[in-house]
Amino acid sequence: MKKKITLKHIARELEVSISTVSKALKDSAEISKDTKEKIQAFAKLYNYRPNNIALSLKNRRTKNIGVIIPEIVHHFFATVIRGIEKYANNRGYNVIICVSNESFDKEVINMEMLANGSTDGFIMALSAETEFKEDFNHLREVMEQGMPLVLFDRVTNEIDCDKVVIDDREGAYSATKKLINNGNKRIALFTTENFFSVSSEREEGYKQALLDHNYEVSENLILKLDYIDMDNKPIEDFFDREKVDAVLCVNETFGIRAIRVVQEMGLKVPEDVSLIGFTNGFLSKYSYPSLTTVDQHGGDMGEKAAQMLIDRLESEDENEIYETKVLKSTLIERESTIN
Amino acid sequence: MKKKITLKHIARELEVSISTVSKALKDSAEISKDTKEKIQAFAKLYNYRPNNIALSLKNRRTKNIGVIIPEIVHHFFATVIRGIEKYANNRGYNVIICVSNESFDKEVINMEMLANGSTDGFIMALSAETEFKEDFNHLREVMEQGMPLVLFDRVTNEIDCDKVVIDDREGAYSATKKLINNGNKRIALFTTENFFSVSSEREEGYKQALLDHNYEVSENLILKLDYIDMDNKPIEDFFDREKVDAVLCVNETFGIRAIRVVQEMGLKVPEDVSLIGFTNGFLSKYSYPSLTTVDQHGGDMGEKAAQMLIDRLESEDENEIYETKVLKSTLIERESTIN
DNA sequence: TTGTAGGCGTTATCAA
DNA sequence: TTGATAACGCCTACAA
Repeated sequence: MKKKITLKHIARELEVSISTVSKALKDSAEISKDTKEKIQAFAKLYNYRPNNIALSLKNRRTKNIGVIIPEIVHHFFATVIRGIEKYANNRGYNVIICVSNESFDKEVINMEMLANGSTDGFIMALSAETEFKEDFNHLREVMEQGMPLVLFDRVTNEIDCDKVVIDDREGAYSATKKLINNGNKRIALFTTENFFSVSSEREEGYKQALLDHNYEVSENLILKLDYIDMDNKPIEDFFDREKVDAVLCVNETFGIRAIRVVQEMGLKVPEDVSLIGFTNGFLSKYSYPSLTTVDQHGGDMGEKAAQMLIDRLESEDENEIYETKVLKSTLIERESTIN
Repeated sequence: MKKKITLKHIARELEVSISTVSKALKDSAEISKDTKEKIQAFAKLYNYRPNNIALSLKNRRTKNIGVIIPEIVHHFFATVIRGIEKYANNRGYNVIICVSNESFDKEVINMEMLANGSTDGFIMALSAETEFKEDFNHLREVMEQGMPLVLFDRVTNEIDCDKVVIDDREGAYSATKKLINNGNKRIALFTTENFFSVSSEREEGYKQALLDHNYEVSENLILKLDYIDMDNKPIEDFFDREKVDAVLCVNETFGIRAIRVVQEMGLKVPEDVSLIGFTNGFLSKYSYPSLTTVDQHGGDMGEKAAQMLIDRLESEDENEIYETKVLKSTLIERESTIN
């Protein structure tokens, strides 16, 4: 196997010095035309490429962006990554993706690994366990080492850094209002444990909409589901217990599972029960009936996060004023609600 | 902002030499207990971590695995990555993921970028465009530079390297046989353009099953759908044109879209039309009715690919005999077929 | 016009 | 027991 060729090889082969080669390949005016041509031809022939590692060591920058997401099998995060890629590639940055798998330990390990010279900065959404433990020391350490951090979607007030979120509260508010306007009387909320920042925001929006329209807010109508466990029993029990004609779900899978349970009980969506979810993914689009959802615009979120990070990386002055960008969400109406 | 601390800082601070620090932190026997304790305590206090970049430069290895996938919003690829992560992390490797977005150019750029010192080897599935163009020079170059490559799922015979695939032909064969045994008479195939290696394999299996059971193979029953375009018109036209009672689809979305179209025509799944897809993802599980699918065991595939790559990275002798591992697929029976 | 030297952070070898 | 030095690949200020 051919080994990678370096400046040194070229220099030895052509009997010039390494710096001559280096300069020639940069088309420096210092080097004579003859020498340059000779060196450039040779380099091309042997397919010379500068070693990124050496450059990183020298320049103290990698031109890599580290992205840590809780879960890869998830439409929303996938679209965010797409947005990041799109923007970052344009500005000459490479995107390195790692998955925390909702685990605090894995998140810390990934971060330390990437922070040790693999990336210039981070874009991340917190893992479930991190939000639960409220332990953010790994984020602080990274920032103290001078690596900028942009949090998206799953954020925390404990850390002062750039953030991109959607108006979760407003999204839930509009969705609930839509159900109210459709004439639904008893509107439930299917959510996760509220250590998820997004879930508690959405719960607020749901409650506020009910209050503003003189609906009663009842904890009995709020069902907290496990984010890992896929068992539908709690949902079935809920529908047995509570007579509701609409449900707002804080994510896509809850919505789809609710559709399923409703149908299995012999009821119809949306005639008997209207449903709205969050995250406008394939599931929502291709379920039957298709699911009305709050679109979180993952792509835009990714682009914005990448922009904030790169701007900070490339700005001269270390300004300590951080920004939180709030993107608008959009209600995508489909078959699971009455039009 | 605190800068990252290096051996040099510690050495200067403690008035010892850099090499003493280096050795002390490795708990070398050469260094006195006193000095070691002092240095280790100091390093811990300032949270010293060796710089990976420098290590990579020195060791000529990064302990990173580059993974290039065509598409991130895709359940199958996501599960493969999970498998790779799981195995690789166990063996001390970091996983770097890049997305080609089905584009040849992006695949080449990603590869060159990662090959320039960011990774020790590659695991990848070819982009649609690469399979179409049949241009594999970037793969050859990387291999010539001594970086091992493991292809999975979307592979090519043009490149001699380790590969992991499922028995696509056998999977399609079994699925078709299932439909035949259920008494279906006119069985269609919804596939992509056949430059996709997996699609043509699956088509072979479908045809073989028909032949083996004295069914007629008709090109009229084979519908080729665009892999990007989500328009259902061709599917509707097909059902208008051809009277079929079963369809084998080469992926999950085709299956789901087919369910949708069938239902919109007022027909029932599986009573009027039975359906089987490939890829056992959320869509299959949560569609209504749920979709019978051929499970490709993405997780196992990822683990196997990672194992093959790391074994090759760590083996002393450069053996040039490459292996193609074929994993068994499994038919997951759900509601879209008669049981 | 070309070459030398030093440095980025680390480790291994050898000298003190 | 500790330290100096060279090397990994690259770049650049400066010397020749």
